[in-house]
Amino acid sequence: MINSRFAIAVHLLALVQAFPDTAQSSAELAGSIGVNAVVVRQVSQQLRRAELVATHKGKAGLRLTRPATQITLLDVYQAVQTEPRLIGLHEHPNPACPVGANIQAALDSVNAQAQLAFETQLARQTVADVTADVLRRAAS
Amino acid sequence: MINSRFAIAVHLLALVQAFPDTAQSSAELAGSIGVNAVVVRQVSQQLRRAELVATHKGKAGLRLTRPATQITLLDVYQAVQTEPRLIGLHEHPNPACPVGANIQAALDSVNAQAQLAFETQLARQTVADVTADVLRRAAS
DNA sequence: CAAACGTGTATATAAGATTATTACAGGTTG
DNA sequence: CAACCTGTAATAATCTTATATACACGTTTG
Repeated sequence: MINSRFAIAVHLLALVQAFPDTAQSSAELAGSIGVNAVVVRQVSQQLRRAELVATHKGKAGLRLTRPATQITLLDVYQAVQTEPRLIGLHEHPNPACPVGANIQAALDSVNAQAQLAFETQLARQTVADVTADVLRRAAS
Repeated sequence: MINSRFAIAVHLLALVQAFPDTAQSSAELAGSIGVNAVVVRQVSQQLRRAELVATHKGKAGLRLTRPATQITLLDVYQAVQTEPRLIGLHEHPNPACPVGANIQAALDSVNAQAQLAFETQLARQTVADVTADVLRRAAS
């Protein structure tokens, strides 16, 4: 399972988009997300390094660097994901066995295809889509 | 990242298919896979419960219950996967916030779509494809 | 300028998941 | 029956993830 930082990042971006005129501090964001404020600041930094948001030291609030309709969930995923592969390998296959010597290369190919399908689907959805979905649910 | 049991299961099945006439004990399989024999027996059990292989208590060796061309990697994935979702959620969003109250439902939808794409791609490949790929690499 | 508040970041710690290892009851085989 | 095997529990070692504490330093406002 992919760790919760992706979910936290999406939640964070939805808050920023939903309340664009309110500078929300990490403590306030943490209150809605339900995690420690330090975690919010760490995720904010990952988003900033990916140039999805701008932050300013000492000042509360994040700003999207481009419209939410142009930030895909793949952008967010790649911003927070440290682990490059989706399917984990076992580490010590026996190189003296013809299967053991080549299974990792074969699994790499399997992973590349499955991961591409996964990421392509994420690229089809934007932060704006998620925010709209959340607000639609909130209204009904 | 998905844990290594899927990779171990695929390795195991490739060994069974590649050497169909040799009854391989869990210790021998463990030698090629590079993990403890108990892990091999645990994965074997998961594959048996999913009815992908037949085993017999006290007797070495696994047998595929159907041709490897009819065992997809999705079958294998679902046999060993205990965690049903691919994208993890954060656990305590604030229900008093309109975003916090609805983010999980929105992320569930995101997960369902991405996971479907991932699983559909796994369903397109079979154990036989992987074994053939491994043996092709071993020959060249 | 000083007090209050904020970010960015390191470090420590706790909690949880994963893997390895040991152990053993009981089936199988020659 | 002796040697080997599976199925399974239990424990321990290891890795990952999340939380908490702390603080240097930027910002704002009276």
